[in-house]
Amino acid sequence: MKLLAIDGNSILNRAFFGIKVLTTKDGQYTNGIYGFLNILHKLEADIQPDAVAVAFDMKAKTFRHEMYSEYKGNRKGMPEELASQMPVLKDILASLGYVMVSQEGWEADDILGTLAKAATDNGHQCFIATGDRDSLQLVNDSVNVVLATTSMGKSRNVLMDKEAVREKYSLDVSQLIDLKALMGDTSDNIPGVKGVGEKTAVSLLQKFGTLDAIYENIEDAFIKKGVREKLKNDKEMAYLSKQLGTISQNAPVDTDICHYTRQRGDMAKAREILTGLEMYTMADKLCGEAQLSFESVGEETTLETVEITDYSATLNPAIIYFSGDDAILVWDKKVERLPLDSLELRTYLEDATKEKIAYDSKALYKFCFARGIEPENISFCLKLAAYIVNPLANSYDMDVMHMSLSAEKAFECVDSFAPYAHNCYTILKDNIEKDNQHALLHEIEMPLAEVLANMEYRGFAVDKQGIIDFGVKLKQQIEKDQNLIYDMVGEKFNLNSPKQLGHALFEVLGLPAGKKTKTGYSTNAETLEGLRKYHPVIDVILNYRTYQKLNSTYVEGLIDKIAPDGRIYSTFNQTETRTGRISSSEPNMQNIPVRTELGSELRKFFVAKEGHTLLDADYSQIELRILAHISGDKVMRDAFLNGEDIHARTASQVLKLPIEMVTPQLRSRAKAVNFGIVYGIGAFSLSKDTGMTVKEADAFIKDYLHNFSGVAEYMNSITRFAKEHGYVTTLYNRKRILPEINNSNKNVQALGARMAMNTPIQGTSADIIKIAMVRVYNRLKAENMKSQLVLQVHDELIVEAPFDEVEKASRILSEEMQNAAQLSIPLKADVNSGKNWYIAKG
DNA sequence: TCAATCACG
DNA sequence: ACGTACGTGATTGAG
Repeated sequence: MKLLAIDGNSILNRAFFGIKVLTTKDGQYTNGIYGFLNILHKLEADIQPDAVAVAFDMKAKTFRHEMYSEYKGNRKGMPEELASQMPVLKDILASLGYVMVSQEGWEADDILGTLAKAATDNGHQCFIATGDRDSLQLVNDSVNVVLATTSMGKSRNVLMDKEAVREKYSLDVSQLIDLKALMGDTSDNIPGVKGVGEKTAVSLLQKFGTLDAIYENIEDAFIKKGVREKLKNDKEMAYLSKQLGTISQNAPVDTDICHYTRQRGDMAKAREILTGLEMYTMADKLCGEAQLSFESVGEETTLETVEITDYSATLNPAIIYFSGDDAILVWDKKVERLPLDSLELRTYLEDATKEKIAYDSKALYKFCFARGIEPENISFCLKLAAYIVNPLANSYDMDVMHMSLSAEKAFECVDSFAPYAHNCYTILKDNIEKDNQHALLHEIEMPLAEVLANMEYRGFAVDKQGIIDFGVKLKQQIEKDQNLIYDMVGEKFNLNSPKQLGHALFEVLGLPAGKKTKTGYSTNAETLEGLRKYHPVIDVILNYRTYQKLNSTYVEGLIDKIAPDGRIYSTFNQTETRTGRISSSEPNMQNIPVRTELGSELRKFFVAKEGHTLLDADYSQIELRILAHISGDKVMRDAFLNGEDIHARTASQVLKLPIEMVTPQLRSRAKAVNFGIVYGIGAFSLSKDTGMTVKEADAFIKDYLHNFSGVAEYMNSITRFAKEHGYVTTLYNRKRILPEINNSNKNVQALGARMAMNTPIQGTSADIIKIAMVRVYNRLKAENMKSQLVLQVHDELIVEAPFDEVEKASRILSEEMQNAAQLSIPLKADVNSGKNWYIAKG
């Protein structure tokens, strides 16, 4: 039999806070009751239980662990608006024939725990409905938790079984109590170990398994010094928290599941109360002849399988959504879950006659690569479409996405997955067509998703031992500098703390402080640079910083990310940046050091695999070329058409000097100005960058804009456009809305203007290299080559090529990059090669 | 979780 | 008088 056990207090609470204020005309609050009954109704429809128990806390509350009750003592009281609904709700439930259970001295979750245990022991199935994640500790093979969550004002029920818990927390159910013992829970006044959060707690439990085991191995090197101290300090707290966090399973309540089957009740009375609360449709739904909960059971139903009213046109393609361990095919009327390794899923994906809509096409491709599946007819990607429609969104999760899209379109929000997906599809498709972004989606982003998936799948080979050895050298240097600094300052402190360093420099040594940051002294490299002449320790600190950064981020950070096969598998995020660039994370492969000699050493450890060579192709001045194209500035265009050194030419033009007279210093100033122009220049920052005075910088900029009048005109007109329309676009119709541009704050407005100037340039550059990537990928594939794209760094592509393909692949890279776009000036790309990235970079 | 710092284009 | 160039991600310490 199936028992549905409901945490009445928790669900009422969720319902109350999840639904906007709702009252009858004479002011009686009803939102909690309304929400509760809705959730109850939906739960019964989904689960089809044989019995339902609704547990409530007793009014006079005492606590499980009397002597420690101060920890639970200041729990937020129930607001009067909610408390007044409680007795009415109980009346309704009783009239409807539900059996309620509560027990003096026991909380609702203890009662649930007891019922769950009894159900397990007697071979029944139990579904616990609550909004409290605590109850997840009760999950086992026969106990599931249905979590009522409220996100963005809408309620959703999520079924949590053992696997779902494991996926969510990366821990086994049996470890959840220990997790809480470590990290605590402020809402429940469980202290936990001070300073230990979820991350630390999870990693400790993954390593050692249990709280006991952690303390048994407290001296293990895995535990960092700071954490070890915290653990030792709060050992008692941890065990106390464990006690507090454990749900009892021995409350003195009726555990005979048969006693919780729905009773006859008094439907007339229920109807009367509901009508009094002005819930007419609810009354029809709950008190009608149809008695859902008594209908036959046994049919396999899942929570996600829902009948929907007709929110969108009937669709042939299903939307494919990956969730942990299965793929969900969302059809127009129902949801079908296919195990990831099922033959049905493979067959479906490879069937070219079946059109498919992906929720996340990159994930889909990656999944397929790993299994040798060749997916056909992927016609749309919700995530990419949503990103194109609005690259500013913080999340492209289905529910959030649906929320913001349907708000615009005045769609009714509904409480299940299938209509979400289809509403999103309809709206997104419409938006994309309306804004002429069809090609951007279908010819750039979607094909790119396959390329990125392939790059993620291939990874980048590294020389692990080389990195380790490099790290040893760094650590020696770090140790040496550290001691030197302590000697010179005269005391020891944490060098990695800007606060402590500031204290040492400006109070112990009394160096002249330029007070800077919100929290205290600034100690960044620029500030320290200015202090070099006052004290020899500054140079050592700067060195220390360099080594420390190199070691922590690029040696230790990277070593952690090397897979057993000796490759690094980064993630390329396609919906992250506001300009259309991709980003790279875990690890970030787009910020590997190159600007300093020492840092660039690291690139020697990024290698081609056996029998292969790395090809590195980068665009030359792509952003300035795009600027020249978009602005139509004649001087700049001619410079590129004549193949001149653009920075030297800029200096020569602005300073009215023959190009031969341009010194390296003048050229470098001009280069900084060119960068500044692309960013939306300011005299202050330019002066900082070049060492000019603000006045000189200002004059330089004025001269520049005078000489490059086309650029000046472009900057004016794009800012005007942004102010008028509220957005800017790239050459390929990528759109960025600029809420800042008409902000009442002048500084924010200025920021908006700079974004308006920069985004079309940076964004068009991103578009173009994406096109190049797709073309390179397709050519390598079409010509049956083994060469693979492995990395993109904004204006640079890296290919791992077998020796015998080097020439051909180089040619393909160069051709496809230069021909990716036809601008009024040619694009230029240089290709170099070598056994590692250091050499291949040229 | 935020701020500071610093790595890249 | 005030703040001060565009776009990212990782690590560290501190509240």
